[in-house]
Parts: sequence; structure tokens; C-alpha cells
Amino acid sequence: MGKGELTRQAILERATALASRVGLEGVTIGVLADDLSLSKSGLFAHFRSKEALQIQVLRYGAERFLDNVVRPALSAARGEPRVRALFEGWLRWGRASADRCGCLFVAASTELDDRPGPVRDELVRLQRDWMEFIAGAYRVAVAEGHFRPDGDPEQFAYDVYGVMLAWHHGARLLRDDKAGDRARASFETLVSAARRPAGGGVTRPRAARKVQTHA
Amino acid sequence: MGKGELTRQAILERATALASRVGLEGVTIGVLADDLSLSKSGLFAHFRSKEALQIQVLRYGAERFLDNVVRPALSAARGEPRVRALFEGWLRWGRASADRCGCLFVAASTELDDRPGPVRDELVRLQRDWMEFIAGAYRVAVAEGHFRPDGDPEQFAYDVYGVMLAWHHGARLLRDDKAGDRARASFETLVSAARRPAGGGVTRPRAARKVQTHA
DNA sequence: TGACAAAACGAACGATCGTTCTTATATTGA
DNA sequence: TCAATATAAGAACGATCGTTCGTTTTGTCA
Repeated sequence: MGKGELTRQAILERATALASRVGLEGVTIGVLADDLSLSKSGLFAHFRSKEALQIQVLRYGAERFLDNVVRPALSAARGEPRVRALFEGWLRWGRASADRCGCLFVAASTELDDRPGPVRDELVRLQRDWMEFIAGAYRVAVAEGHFRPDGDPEQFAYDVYGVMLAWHHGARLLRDDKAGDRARASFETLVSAARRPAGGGVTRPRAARKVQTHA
Repeated sequence: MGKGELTRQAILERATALASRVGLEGVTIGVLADDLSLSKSGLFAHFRSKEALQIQVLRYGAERFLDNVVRPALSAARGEPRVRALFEGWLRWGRASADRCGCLFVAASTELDDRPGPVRDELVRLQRDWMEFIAGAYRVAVAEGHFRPDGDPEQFAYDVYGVMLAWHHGARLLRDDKAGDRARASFETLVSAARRPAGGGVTRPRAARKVQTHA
């Protein structure tokens, strides 16, 4: 990796952390340059516009999210355990104080929802991918016999996302200590609703129902 | 109402609508003055600082929310009907294209969650009040015998807020036509889980609620 | 090591930011 | 109607915004 790519990564690292606090628009070239002991023009040369920087920040944040949440969760067993691993990783990621790329997307979502342009397009693409990934994890859990087959994967993804957003609101804004417990309670409700009915309904299960209790 | 108070209201009206699109920080004195055909200094004189303007915008938005959502819902019957009226009004308010004070608070929440100061304090106060109001509506429904008494009102408020945030994410950012249906489906799940058990049997733990009916 | 390319700098650009003055115009009450 | 007052305008401030340009430093490789 050349020198240029190295500082470029350092810039994106810093910018991503900053953006989750002050928003994508709040990341100013001057402040960012000062933080990294660079000149404005030197930093600017790496990206040819602020818009390009913003897009790169979104992609960098998504990569970090993949590294820290998605990929680790893939080592969990297919089905419900993996869905749980995704949620727990997501929550852990949101709590992390060091790099707050998690809330970068929450912040960017409300910041860009009414501002058309390539930055918004990139964010929508990433968010759609992530929602679809959750829905996919749900489908795998159905295939594994953990979740009921007549559920709606997209609705599940929608609901889980809502739980995360509510957590963000409670924990970050309202500083509610119970936000984490509340998020887990909501998630547990969603998971038990997604499970196959306990009594053994009309559809005959192909595999024995796994019982997963939470702490 | 004097002349001053009149233009002051007009400024807040415009600023509130603008803030829900570009955020509280994005509402710039110059742009706001141009929109209203006022001079920067003339507008500025009404508030002695931008920070004061932002606080006034939050209060104005909250008043509008009270007028358009909360007070109309109070004419619904106590208990579950009122809870439903609150939710429907909330959703309607979020959809309204004319004045978007609803998403003002969603936008401000992520914008201010990491920026201490009096503006943030005001927002937290308003949001706490609103959450507590929802929890209060839940308690009334318990008192009316509609909802089960062993439920957690704060958890209910938390969950409903999550549904609204997910709707905002789906409808505003992802432009998902099904967001409204999804939000209603999630809300119905919450309400049926909150209802008294039909059989009137043993009270079950909160995590083992009823099966979710996906749309 | 020397030549060439990559990377960072410094200065400046026009524009806009929030804010502060002083001056002019409306509005109001006696 | 006429002062008293409230309201708006105008000009300018220092600061910062994203961006451009030419120069200088630094890294890379034959």
C-alpha cells in the first residue's frame, strides 16, 4: 500500500468517526485537515470534491460494518443463532464508543432522506442491501426449520431495524440506561413470534424445533 | 397580536418546515430571510441568536404536533381507541407533505444526540414528555380494562416509537411504498400483545407474546 | 544516486456563515 | 396628529466554507 492510500485510509477513518457525531455535512474539510495535521488542500487532493469524500465515507463505514458485525456473525450456526448473532453484533457495534460508524448510517439516513443526489443514492443502496441481508438471514432460519415459513422476511427486517432505531433514540439521545434491555426485550418478542408455533400446527415441521433461551 | 408577533410566527412556520428537510443546523439565517423576503438583520432581531431560534423552532414544532396529533386523539374514547388514534394521527402527521414538523423531531434527534447544549436539552425534554404521554395512554388502556395490567407501559412506548422510526426510514429514505402497511402491521402486533389474554388464563412472561400476524 | 511522479503545502478565490452596529421606516397610543 | 416605540433595513465584521492554482516537499524505482 503506497503512501497516498495510507493517508487516504487515515482520512476516511477520521472522517467516518466524525460524521457519526456531526453528520456527513458537518464533516468540514478544514476541521478534518486540522485533526489529521494536514493542509486543507493536501487533504482535498485525495478526493476531488466534498461529495466524493462523503460517498467514500459511506463506503468505508459499510466496510467496517461488514468487518465488525456481518462477517463475525457468519461464523454462527445457520438459522436463528445467526440472526441472533447479527442483532447482538449490531447492538455491540452501536454501543462501541471508539468508532461510531454504526450511528453514521442512522445519522445519514435522516440527514439525506430529503436531499437527492449521488450521496443519498449510495446510502439508499447500502441500506437496501443491509435490509435485504437481514431478510435473507430470516429466510435461512426458515429453511433450517427454526422460523415459521409463513412469516414475512421483509417485515421481520423492518421490525428489527425499528428496534435498533428505537435503541439509538433511547440510548444516544435520551440517555436511557434501560435502552439496551428494552431493545433485547423487543427483539425477543420478534424472534418468538417468528418461531414455529409450539403446539405443532397444520404444517408439519421438517426438523425438530430448536429452543433458544436468552439470558 | 402585534405586527412583531405575526412575522415571528411566520418565521417559525417557515423555519420549522425547512428544518425538517435540512436539519436544525441547516436552517440558515440568510436563506430563511430570503424565503420570507426579509433582511438577515431584520429576521435576526426577532431572536437574539441562532441557538434561540432553534429552541423556538423545536417548541413551535411541538405545539403544532399537539394541535394536529395529540389534541384530536383526546376526543377518541379512553383506552385502546385513544392509543390507536394517537398512532394513526402520528402516521398521518408523518405523511403530511405540507408541514413536516413530524420528521423535524426525527431529524433533530440524530442531529443533536451527540451535541450537548440547550437546544439538545430542549429536544430531550420534549421527547421525554411525548414518550411519557404514550406510556400514559397505555396506562389508561389498562385502567379501562383494554390492556393487560402486567405489561410495561414504557416498553410499549419504546416499541411504538421504534415502529414510527422504522416507518420514517422506510418511507422517507428508502421510498418503500409498503412502509405504511408495515408500520400498521407492527403496531397491530404490539396492540394485540398488549391486550388482555383472550382465554383469561395464567399471565405469561412478556417475551412469550402472541404470534405475529404478518401482512 | 538521479530523475520522475506522487503527495502535501500555502495562499488565495468568491460565497456564505452568525452577529453587531447604525439608520430608516412602520406601527401604536395619547 | 405627533411624538414614542417597535420593527425592519443596510452595511459591514471576522470566520469559515469548498475549491483552485502553482509550488515545494516527499516517496519511488531504474
